[in-house]
Amino acid sequence: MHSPELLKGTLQTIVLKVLKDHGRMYGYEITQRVKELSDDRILLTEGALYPTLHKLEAEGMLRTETESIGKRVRKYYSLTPQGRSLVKERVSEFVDFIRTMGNVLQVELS
Amino acid sequence: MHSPELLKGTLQTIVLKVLKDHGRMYGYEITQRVKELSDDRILLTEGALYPTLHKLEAEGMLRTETESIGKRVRKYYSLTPQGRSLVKERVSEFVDFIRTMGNVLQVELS
DNA sequence: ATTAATACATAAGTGAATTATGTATTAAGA
DNA sequence: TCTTAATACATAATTCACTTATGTATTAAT
Repeated sequence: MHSPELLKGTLQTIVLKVLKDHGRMYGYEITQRVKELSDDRILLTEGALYPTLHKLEAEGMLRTETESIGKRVRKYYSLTPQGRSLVKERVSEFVDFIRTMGNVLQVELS
Repeated sequence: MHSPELLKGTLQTIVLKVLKDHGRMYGYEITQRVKELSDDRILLTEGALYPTLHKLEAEGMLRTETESIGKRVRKYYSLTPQGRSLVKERVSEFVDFIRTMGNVLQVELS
């Protein structure tokens, strides 16, 4: 894990982009996918993830379908058209931020 | 300005690295340098900067010399040897974070 | 003269996160 | 078979790095 401070403000971006790349996913699946993609460096906590999903849904960025797997319930999330726009915005915002930080810190990224 | 959320957790890194690259600087000068390097995208607020400088000084990462310019007082900060180690750590931590985010978001940084 | 820029400092408030807690099902291991 | 770990959701309490607001004072610009 990195200093978790750096992660602040990136949660929505991560969730949205992973949903865009992978399609329909449920909450727990998102945490696992991010853990995998980040090589165990980013571990999303439930206390942050679920409220974020609820918020994005309330804002019309995500829609949900509930599915029953045996007796267990899963809530699948997917992007709405609005959500699709938001991903682009958030990702390019992040890339721009990184570019700026590269200038300020005088480091080569990648 | 970017979404200021992304900036969270980067303040110490920015201050330390700018001090490393430019040497001895005073607070206001740091804000101006960062503003310049970031092409007006990162505007450090005093309410964040000064407490951070005080904290880093208290931890032995920075030392200060006070200088009088006319009737005005400037507090110059510079890195201690400990501070010099911390810069390296913070910057490589940041670079590592960016690399991870690149993987998660599937974007090319640079 | 008045305003903007320079230069410091600190207290109050915010908000996105962590931590803690709760419920429940399913799989694994002793 | 019993217990623990993993799966799967949810929300309340707390934290803490930041923003906003406020304060003092000097110097430059209009």
